[in-house]
Amino acid sequence: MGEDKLLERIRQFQNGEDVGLVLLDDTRLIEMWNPEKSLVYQVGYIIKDNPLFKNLDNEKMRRYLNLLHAEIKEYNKDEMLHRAGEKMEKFGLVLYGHVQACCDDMDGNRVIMAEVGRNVTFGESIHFLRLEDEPVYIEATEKTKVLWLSLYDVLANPTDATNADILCRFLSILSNRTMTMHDRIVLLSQHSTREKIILYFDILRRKEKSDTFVVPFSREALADYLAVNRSALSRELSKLQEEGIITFTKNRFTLLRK
Amino acid sequence: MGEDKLLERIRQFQNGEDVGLVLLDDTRLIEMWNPEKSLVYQVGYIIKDNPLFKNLDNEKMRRYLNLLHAEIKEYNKDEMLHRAGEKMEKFGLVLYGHVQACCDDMDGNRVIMAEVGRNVTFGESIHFLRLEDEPVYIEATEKTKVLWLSLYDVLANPTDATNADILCRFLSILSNRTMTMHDRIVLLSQHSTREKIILYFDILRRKEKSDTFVVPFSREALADYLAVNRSALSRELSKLQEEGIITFTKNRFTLLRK
DNA sequence: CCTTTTTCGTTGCTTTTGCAACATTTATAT
DNA sequence: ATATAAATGTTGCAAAAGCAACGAAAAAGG
Repeated sequence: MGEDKLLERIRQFQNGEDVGLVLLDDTRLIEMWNPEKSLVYQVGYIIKDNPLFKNLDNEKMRRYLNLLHAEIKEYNKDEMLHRAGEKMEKFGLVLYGHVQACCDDMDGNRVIMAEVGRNVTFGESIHFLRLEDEPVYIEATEKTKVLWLSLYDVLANPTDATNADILCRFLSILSNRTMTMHDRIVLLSQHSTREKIILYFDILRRKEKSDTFVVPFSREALADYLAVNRSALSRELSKLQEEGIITFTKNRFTLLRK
Repeated sequence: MGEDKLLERIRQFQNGEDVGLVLLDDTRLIEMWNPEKSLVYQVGYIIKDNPLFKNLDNEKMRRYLNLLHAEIKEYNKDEMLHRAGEKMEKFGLVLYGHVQACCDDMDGNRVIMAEVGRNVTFGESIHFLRLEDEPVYIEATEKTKVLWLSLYDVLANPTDATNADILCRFLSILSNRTMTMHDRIVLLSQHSTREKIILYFDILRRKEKSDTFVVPFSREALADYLAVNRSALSRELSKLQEEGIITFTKNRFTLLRK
């Protein structure tokens, strides 16, 4: 395979297309996926930026993925990754696509616990605590590929140097998770629909480092995420646009001023 | 010291009174607090039930507290334990009393991130991640005693058997923390004041395993916690009482039916 | 014990939100 | 391409929540 085609594939992969790729070093592919091999090393390029795998050479990456019983699965839009009440044998890392972790409250309303995009993990706590009967279910909101990882072997022997390192990385993931949940609590603590919208857009702006960003929700899902009525959300978005505070077409929004 | 007086002291201590106590085994004191000793082993009885110290004999408890640089401080009502923007050199564990972790949002409204009672930790993530410039501040809402612990030495040598054990325990704390934050998100996702009240009371009922429970907030703080207007909260509480769904005097509430 | 301050409940009024129904646009399937 | 379904925007009306002001009750301070 020529150098050009190789780089083209990397580009495609970065754009979220599934090109059946494999462990990479910083600039190029070093190994193609071989379906004969039982272990799946498809996705080194992306996860090199994940706190769980940061600053690992390829040899170590291999070892880590082995220890974590890495396994890749692909899901279609609206497909369930995990059902309420089931045990989470592994936790997930989104390679491309988006998933939502939801649960239904007492009145049957859907609560979106988390919206998970590329290179972000989910289900760590439920996996770690080996919880069953949790009301959380997880579904793909578009075509999605997930790297599934198990911590159980690592936990069984935590004094091993590699395992200890993995645990520290996992700890760091969990700590960061509580920080994003903090943000979510502040968001939901806003009293008006308008304040929730503005704060959420501000979070997206900081995340994307741009005044223009794509909201990863349908209007209905966004309403659920902000815990407001869908039509009230639509009304407020229209008002905000009238007042020249935001503009949007489809899910691409721009924050003009605050 | 006689057996009876000993047990009386244990009872007092369990009731939240500060009687200058110390490392205990399951049924009795085994060592009184000696202010001459530099290390503070005042509180074995309570923290024996904390996931961080569960199932440790006294010798191990000593070692763990040493490794974590345990230190005890006492605070009066309304005293600040930690100011926004400061580094958290240690994370805390409430021995008795209550603290609140708060931050102010864009509009200057106070958001209560967490309400922390006896034998519950706080500030783990900010401590672990060594974050500075976090907007969270922590204050005591009554007379409170806190055990401060540092993870830094433990993290410096994670392959040591004891340290690895501590890390796993810490991991378990963090995992459980994300679960309680889940509950908080579901709570804040309720659309009406009434739904928020009922769900919160239901959470307290399950926690206390009793239809009667004490709400650890003033009315104003409870309104902040539920992200509703204070007078709207008062109005709704009165309505719920009229309708025979709850009764209350001061902060002691009873859930009569749902 | 009395005074001062804070907390809590109440109420009228205004604004916001929820709800439901419908129109319009966009996406999906055949 | 066309039909069908789904998502989104719009609007009137009813319900709920926010706001502000006030008085009663409770707590704090001397």
